[in-house]
Amino acid sequence: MLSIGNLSRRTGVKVPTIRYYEQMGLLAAPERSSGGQRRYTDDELERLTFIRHSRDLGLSIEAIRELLRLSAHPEAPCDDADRIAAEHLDSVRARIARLKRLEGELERMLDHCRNGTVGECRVIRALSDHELCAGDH
Amino acid sequence: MLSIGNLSRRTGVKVPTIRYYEQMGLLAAPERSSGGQRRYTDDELERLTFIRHSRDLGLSIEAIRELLRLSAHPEAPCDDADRIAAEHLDSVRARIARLKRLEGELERMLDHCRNGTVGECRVIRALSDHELCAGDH
DNA sequence: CTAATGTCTCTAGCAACTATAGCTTCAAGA
DNA sequence: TCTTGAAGCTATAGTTGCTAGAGACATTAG
Repeated sequence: MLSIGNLSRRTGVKVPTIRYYEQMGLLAAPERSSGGQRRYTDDELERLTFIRHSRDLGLSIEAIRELLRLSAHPEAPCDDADRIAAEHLDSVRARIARLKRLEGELERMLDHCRNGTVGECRVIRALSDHELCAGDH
Repeated sequence: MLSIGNLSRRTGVKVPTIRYYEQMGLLAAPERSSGGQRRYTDDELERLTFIRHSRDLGLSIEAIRELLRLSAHPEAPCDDADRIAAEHLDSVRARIARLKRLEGELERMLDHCRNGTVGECRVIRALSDHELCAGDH
């Protein structure tokens, strides 16, 4: 049986975050020691590893909740799990695309700045005046 | 003089958001009509446009606050403004890099899935088992 | 003048944690 | 066995950048 601190060290998830996941229903309320401290099994270690990894990939708590629900039924088809992952992939790609536009615009702003005064600064001007940007935001 | 609704339409910033910016100190408390409603000048329209554009580029409220402070001194050198933009550019690039790693891993997960059952699903397995990923997160 | 729309303040909610306070429990060494 | 310092407990509030709602008042078009 693992204390919450040991579980934290083994998974890389911070102690308050573990308690938060319990509150959010991603982890069931674990056993307690006679003094009332949480004690975890290896199953719970595995489950938290799954959660951690999913979070690292950027999945929402809600999506993870669903994936955990799905993985409780190993004989069911995995279409739903795939769909969740695929939707997330779409959103990751959309975010990349948006950030690349921003990257381009910031680069352009900085390139044009002659490092003079604020009054003639291209960075400041570009922020005030949308006409100066190529982007479509 | 613009009502808050007109200002909202002209800038694309929602009415509650304008009030929020006032609370956050990005916009000064504007004049009021005899009935107590906010009335904005064209200067304030311009300032809000600046804010809007900066937010679109992903700058934080804090960074915008500083840029606004800087732009009040047109004769000062613009190094600080450049630094803020450059730092932001760095963080945008870091986020892009991270998202690309995630994109790759999600793609790989989905590619390997044979669309069978949850029990043998590569997506679910990859989430449980870090060994299955190439990434370094 | 009236009805519809706009605006006001205040409060609470979102996601996903993180931090703090003030307490109790645990584990290891003397 | 006792002690002490680390670890754990609950509960609450703060973070960022808004968004939503309630209930009251202001403005404006017809």
